[in-house]
Amino acid sequence: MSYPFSTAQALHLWHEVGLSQVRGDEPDLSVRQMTILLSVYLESPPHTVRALAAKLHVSKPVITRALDAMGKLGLVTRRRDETDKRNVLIQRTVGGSLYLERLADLVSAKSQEL
Amino acid sequence: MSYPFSTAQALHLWHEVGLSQVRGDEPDLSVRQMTILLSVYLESPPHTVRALAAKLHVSKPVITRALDAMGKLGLVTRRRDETDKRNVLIQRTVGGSLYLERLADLVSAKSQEL
DNA sequence: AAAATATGAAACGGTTCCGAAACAATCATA
DNA sequence: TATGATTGTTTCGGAACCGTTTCATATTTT
Repeated sequence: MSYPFSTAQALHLWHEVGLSQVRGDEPDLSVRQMTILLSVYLESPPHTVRALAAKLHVSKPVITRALDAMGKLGLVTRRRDETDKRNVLIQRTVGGSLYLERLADLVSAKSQEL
Repeated sequence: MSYPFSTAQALHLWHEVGLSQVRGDEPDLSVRQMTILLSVYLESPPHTVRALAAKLHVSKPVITRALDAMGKLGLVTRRRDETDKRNVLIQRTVGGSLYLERLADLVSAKSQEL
C-alpha cells in the first residue's frame, strides 16, 4: 500500500467490515479470539498457551477458553508437545485458514471502496 | 488511498490493531457494539433502535442492550423523540468521539507499518 | 372513543466469558 | 528420589450477552 489511511477512511473500513460480520451467518469471534487466531496463523510456530497469554497480556485461562471455543468451530487444534509434555501446541486447520482467507478478502474488498 | 490492500496486509493490519486493543486498558467492545457505535457516528441522524436493528439484521433487544452497555461507558446517550414519543434517539457524546478518534488513529498508524 | 399497530424496554432461561484460585501432570534440580 | 517449578486445565462466583416473549407507552386507524 503506497499511502496510509486517513483516520476517516479507517473508521469507514472498520464500519463496513463490522457490518458484514454482524450481518453474516458466521459466528463472529470476539476481539480476543480473533487476535489469538491471527497470532497462530501469522506467526511462526510453535504456539503455546503460555506464550500467547504473555503476548496478549491476558491470563492463561483466557487462552484456554478461547481455544476451546475456536476448537469447536474447527478453527484450531491442540496437540501435546512430545518433547515437553507440559506444553500444548496450537495448530492450524483447514477451517481456520479458510476463515481467515474470507476475512482477508472482505477487508481487502472493502478497502477498495473507500 | 491509492492502492487497495493485499489480503496479507489486511490480516496483518487486523492482527496489529487487535493486539493493541486486547493489550490496552480500554474495555474492548464486541463486534456488534463497535458496529453500532460506528453507525451512530458515521451516518446522519436520527438513529433509532428499530432502524439500527434493521440495518444490522439483529433483534431490537440486541440494540437496547448494546446501548445500555455503551451508555455506561459514556460512549452514547439516549433521548426521547419529542415528535414521536415512541422513538428513542441515540446521540453522540464527547466520550464516544474520543473513543473512535483513538481507534482511527490506531488503525491509521498501523496501516503505515505494513 | 376503541381497536389495532408500532416502538423500545424488561423479564426469562440459557449460554458464555471473566479473573482468581486450586489442580493435575510434567519437568528440573538437588 | 524427593522437592520445587512450570504448564495447561478446571472450578468458582459473578457478570454480560443471547433470543424469545411479554410489557408499557404512544400513535394511527376505524
